[in-house]
Amino acid sequence: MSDMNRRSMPLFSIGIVKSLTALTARQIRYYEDNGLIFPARTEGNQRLFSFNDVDRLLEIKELIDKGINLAGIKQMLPTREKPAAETLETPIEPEISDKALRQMLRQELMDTGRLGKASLRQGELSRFFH
Amino acid sequence: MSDMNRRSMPLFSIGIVKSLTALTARQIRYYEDNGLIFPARTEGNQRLFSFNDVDRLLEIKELIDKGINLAGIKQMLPTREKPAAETLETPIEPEISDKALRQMLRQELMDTGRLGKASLRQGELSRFFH
DNA sequence: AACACATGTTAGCTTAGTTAACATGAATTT
DNA sequence: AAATTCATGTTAACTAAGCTAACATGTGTT
Repeated sequence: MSDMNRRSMPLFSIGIVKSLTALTARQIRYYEDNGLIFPARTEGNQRLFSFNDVDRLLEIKELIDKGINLAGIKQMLPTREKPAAETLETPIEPEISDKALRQMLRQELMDTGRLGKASLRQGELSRFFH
Repeated sequence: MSDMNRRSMPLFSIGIVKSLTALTARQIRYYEDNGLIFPARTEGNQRLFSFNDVDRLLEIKELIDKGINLAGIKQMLPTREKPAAETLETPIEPEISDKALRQMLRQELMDTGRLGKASLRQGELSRFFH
């Protein structure tokens, strides 16, 4: 019953995640090697991160900054993402039209950005634009 | 006064956008060639799409499905993204600590997924996992 | 029949991401 | 103090993903 939603959808390449977190690729991969994070993979084996993953990396970063080592962080951050499994439990999914799926997805995306939070000031996110 | 927010942040590679929209890369590039969409670019010239861009592509897709041609679509969809410019109007940005920026960004990301919408059922999004 | 439109396909090239190995400075252990 | 471990940097060799440009094609238009 994988509760799939937009927070766990693998969307971001490692390059984007580097920008979003200000971590190096080396760090991100190392955290994965050490079981702190479990990004999905593309067919070609490239990492694909979800919002949850990015969020988790930011938490890791904060704890690192506080001087906590990876073992400690691993304790503190409960494994929200399962390290392995599923792949097997794939019940026959009910069909849905592509159009309906598009509509749902579009709605999801629309929601993502509706909240009236103060927008980041110009210049501060310049690292995201090359 | 670019009102920069998470909806206009360039985050997605064309591969992801293909999955999200069920358009082909050829189609997406063609729509760009014809002035319907203006994705950002990485340093290395690869396209990077924002939520706004994805949303716009879904709108384009719907209109295409209705038999409207690109010229018509171009009329109907107001150019929300400016085809060029800015780059010049870059006032000296006030400083902000990296940590504060992280915190803000993290908050933005946290919000993205807070709404209690029904989650998509398993299997329907399987194309997003390879 | 000729043309335009929207998309497919292919080729050649560049950018981005992969693992694995070795390097290193700061802590920790022996 | 020497050896070890931790977290990260750097590099090399390779693969995947993305780029533009060119040519192909089916459908619709003039």
